[in-house]
Amino acid sequence: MSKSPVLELTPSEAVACCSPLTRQPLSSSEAEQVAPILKALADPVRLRLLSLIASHEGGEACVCDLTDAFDLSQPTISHHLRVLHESGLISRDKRGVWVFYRARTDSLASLAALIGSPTQ
Amino acid sequence: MSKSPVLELTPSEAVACCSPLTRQPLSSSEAEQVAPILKALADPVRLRLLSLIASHEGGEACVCDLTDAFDLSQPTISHHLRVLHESGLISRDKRGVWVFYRARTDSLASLAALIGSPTQ
DNA sequence: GCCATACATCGATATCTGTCGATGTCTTGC
DNA sequence: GCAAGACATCGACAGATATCGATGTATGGC
Repeated sequence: MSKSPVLELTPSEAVACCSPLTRQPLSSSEAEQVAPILKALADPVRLRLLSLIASHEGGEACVCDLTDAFDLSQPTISHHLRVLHESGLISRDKRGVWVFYRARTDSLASLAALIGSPTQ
Repeated sequence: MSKSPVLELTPSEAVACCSPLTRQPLSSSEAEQVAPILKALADPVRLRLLSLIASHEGGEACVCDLTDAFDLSQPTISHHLRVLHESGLISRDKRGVWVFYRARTDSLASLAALIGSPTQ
């Protein structure tokens, strides 16, 4: 009972439902949906990873491109990428021996819209 | 050496310096500045607190307005408000026996701008 | 001055999380 | 098929954090 056949929605896709933070009180369940995504972002290593991936040539980067930028072990980088991926902030694409990650700008935009309501 | 006489900047005010995540790689020190602010937001209770405060009548709320909305002790609510305040996401204003908190929409806007670069 | 009320701080504790080395899995080239 | 390389998973452990009850501090009313 790990994989349900119904609509698969990453956490950050589900965020698009919520109206901006400052508009009306976030419900308890909405807050529990949003918090894990922010938690995924709320780490200096993951922030840099996401930024590196997004600003990398072609908008994507393989793990080997990323590990060099940090003084951290490969499993640790892999762990952080997993957290970002599970929260829906980056997408995975395995091509041959390499795995390419890409920032999901739609998710980031939804998150931004939720936090900083446009002049309201 | 706890309080310096120079310009006092809350963490979230300092964020305004950084260019959007996806624009160029975040530096290590920038990431270490931003992460704590996101970490302050990345909790379901604090998300609801901030949302409650921001959408409350007059844009502000006292602690007594907030504690009732949660099944948590008063010290716990006080702790979360402290975290939000220290990260610069809400402001404090003591009036008589009450302490009023207000969402700092400028900080939220900066954070949003950093995460979701406007169509770029 | 004293008491009630609103809020903050403290100390303790259980849980979560970032990190590592070791190991597993999969793909490619020979 | 086998060895090498790219990446993921596992188990362990140290440090961070959410929560509580108890207690401290400040304000206002009597």
